[in-house]
Amino acid sequence: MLSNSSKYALKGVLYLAVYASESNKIMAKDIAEPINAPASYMAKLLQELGRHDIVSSVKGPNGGFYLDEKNMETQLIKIVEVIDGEQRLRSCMLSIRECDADNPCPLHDLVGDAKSFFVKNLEETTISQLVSDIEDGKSTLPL
Amino acid sequence: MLSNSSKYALKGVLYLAVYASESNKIMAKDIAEPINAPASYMAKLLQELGRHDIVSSVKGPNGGFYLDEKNMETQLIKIVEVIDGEQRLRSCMLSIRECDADNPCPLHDLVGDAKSFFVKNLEETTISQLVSDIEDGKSTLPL
DNA sequence: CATATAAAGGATAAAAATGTCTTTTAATCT
DNA sequence: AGATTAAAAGACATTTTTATCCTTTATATG
Repeated sequence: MLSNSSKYALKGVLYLAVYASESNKIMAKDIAEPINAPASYMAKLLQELGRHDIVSSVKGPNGGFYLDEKNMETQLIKIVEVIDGEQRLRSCMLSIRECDADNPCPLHDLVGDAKSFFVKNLEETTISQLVSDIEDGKSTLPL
Repeated sequence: MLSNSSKYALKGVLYLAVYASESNKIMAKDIAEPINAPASYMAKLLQELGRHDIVSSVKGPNGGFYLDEKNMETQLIKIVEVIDGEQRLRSCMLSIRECDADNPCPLHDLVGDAKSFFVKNLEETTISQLVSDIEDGKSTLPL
């Protein structure tokens, strides 16, 4: 459903959301390790996320990545779209261009609801909401 | 969600279900064309599906692919599993091994219902049911 | 039986995704 | 200012997925 890359990206951003702050920035390699992602690949993903204002970063000594208040309100779908592209999640299950409610492909009605629900949740949920869940003990951060 | 390969496979099997029969077998290249799949790649996929008793085939003149009565009752999930492997659809959204209802990852509750619903439908639906939909005008075959 | 036909199988190629490494740039600190 | 640190950027390597091609095997038909 999600590419490996966007999984790394989501985990990385979540890790930052929980453990980093402007006064406690975290380096790419220290984010990659707990997530089991290759360090330099993680760095590249964070770079891309930075270009799209999804994470914040500072170079040099005491530098690293963190999320500012605005970053914390990023919708999950944004992260997936930046890494996997806009189409991947939204395209027809059989990759048929003309597929829509009026002209449904054979899988459209079968899995369409599940997919819309899935996408809708990613659209509506922000990083900060997931952090609340973690802090409330409703879910656990990947380690 | 599904790989390109399993999309080709699903479309190919559906095409056979609608247009082929034991007395009217269809060659790989004639299946590939309407589906916009590369002919020899389609042939490979059909071969693999044949090994798993999902499609039937006969070599030689007047040969080709078709679905017998048993093939028609194949659950969609079988096709996806043969082509994409067992794990792809079922693994955790963040690829976390220990993720389950008791120890949910941050996305588990958010998208878990959508995913279970999605997988459940693929498990419960057979090729013949999709064909009924098509014949009833509820959906249209990819052309 | 000989020939033609079409799937099966295997080897190879191209493209995309994932992963690594090196150099450059910007920031901090002495 | 100079040295050091860490992200940014870009080049390169590997792996996986997708695609192509060629040979072999099975089947039908004259």
